[in-house]
Amino acid sequence: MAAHAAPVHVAVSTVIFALRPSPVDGRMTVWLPLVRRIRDPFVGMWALPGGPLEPDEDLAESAARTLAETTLLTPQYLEQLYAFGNTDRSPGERVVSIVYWALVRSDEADIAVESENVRWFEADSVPELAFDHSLIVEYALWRLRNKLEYSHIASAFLGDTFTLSELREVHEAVLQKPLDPANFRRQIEGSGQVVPTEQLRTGGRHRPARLYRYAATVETNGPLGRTEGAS
Amino acid sequence: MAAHAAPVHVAVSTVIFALRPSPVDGRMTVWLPLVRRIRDPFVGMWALPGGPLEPDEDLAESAARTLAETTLLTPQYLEQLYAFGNTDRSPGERVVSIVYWALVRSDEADIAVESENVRWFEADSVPELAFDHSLIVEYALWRLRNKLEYSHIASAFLGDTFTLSELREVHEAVLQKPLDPANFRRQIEGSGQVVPTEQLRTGGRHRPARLYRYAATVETNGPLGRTEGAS
DNA sequence: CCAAAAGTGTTTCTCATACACCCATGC
DNA sequence: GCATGGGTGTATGAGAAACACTTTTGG
Repeated sequence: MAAHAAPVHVAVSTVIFALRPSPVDGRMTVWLPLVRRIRDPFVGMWALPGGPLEPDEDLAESAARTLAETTLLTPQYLEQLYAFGNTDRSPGERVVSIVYWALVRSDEADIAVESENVRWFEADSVPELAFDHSLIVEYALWRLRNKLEYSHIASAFLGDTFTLSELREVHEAVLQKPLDPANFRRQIEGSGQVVPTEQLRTGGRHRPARLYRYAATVETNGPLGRTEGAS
Repeated sequence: MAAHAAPVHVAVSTVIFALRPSPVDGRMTVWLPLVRRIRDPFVGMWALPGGPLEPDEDLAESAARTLAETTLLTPQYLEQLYAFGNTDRSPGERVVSIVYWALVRSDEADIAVESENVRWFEADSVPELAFDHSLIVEYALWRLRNKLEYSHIASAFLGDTFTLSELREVHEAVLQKPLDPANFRRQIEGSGQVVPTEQLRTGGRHRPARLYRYAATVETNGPLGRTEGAS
């Protein structure tokens, strides 16, 4: 209706998850990169990577762009999390943030740069964040753990082929509890989410493990179809 | 960064669901109200109720407001569906739409007004809609059917107390398939979602049925907590 | 009494869990 | 050989589905 400057700004932020070994016991845990704010409000505090939505880019494009800018990575999985738009969530201005969550491969995440203003944190011990970003991270973690149990996103943390042990390790890291190897195998094989290849992975001081790869992607978001990810 | 007029507009739309008897066979089916567009683009076509986000209202508030404006009802259940923001979804301007979905009580929906520019449609036979609203309705229906199976939103279609037959009728209407009364009873009673009252509903030419009411609301959206609804 | 829906009991099947056990490799 | 993880077999129990059966009302 009003033709003058709209007072509502649109931003896109992304919660980026990767698995990395914990510094304490070496077991794999969930990590995410945060950026330090260099402007008010909340200058100096850690926050989710993101920025204003450009007029000529789609929402998911914007999420992938800021993801690449902060980590130099491309996501294996990218899905919209939620739109946060309460009037009081940013002091002094009205910002609606469309938040995405992404999974990146663990081997690539090792290459990801850190700097004075970009640092990876263990998901269980993120500091108090700017805006409502602490709540957002908590919600994204909840979604990740939830979706892992009825979807096949775990493979997004791994390479093209992987052993069932590696896949199980992903589940254990995300869910933070040990899983029975025998039952896990049956569950996964029975679900048809992965298919065995001809190759084996040798090198451990034990019997070689068969390598698997993703089956054709299964629709999991209904009419919205497949969410973006590696082609 | 730029201080001049932001070219990205924010709107809030709502998919409103109610159950009404089908005109063909009288069985309950899912319905939703649509409004006729009185402006370009897509003038004359049917679209979801909604409008621009006001600077001083929260997202859910905006959804509830447009819901009240078009149907004169208050939602029993209101939850964010998705944010749609592709660059090409509205010709000539850039609009990001935060879409909510709502459930209203069937007895109240009967009172809801219709007019030249507001009409209720059966969910299975909505016409081609303006913008990407056809896709949005399809997705909202998918979410409704999905969520019905692991949540207790069905009671939002009913009054404060209801019989298990009425609750089953809701499930059957939404899922479009008959359910075994005996097993349905056990499932619902075992879930703890409802509690029996002392009252019975008489009047049918058969044994009176016990009335139930909602149990204390269970968290189903994780850290985001309870979604808005009747207090 | 009969029709119809309320409500209970029981059988069967599927699937998750727990755990015993064999297989194949490095050292 | 022996330690280690890969992989198979199997008993048990919980819960879903199918369906027979009893109960209580209106007519």
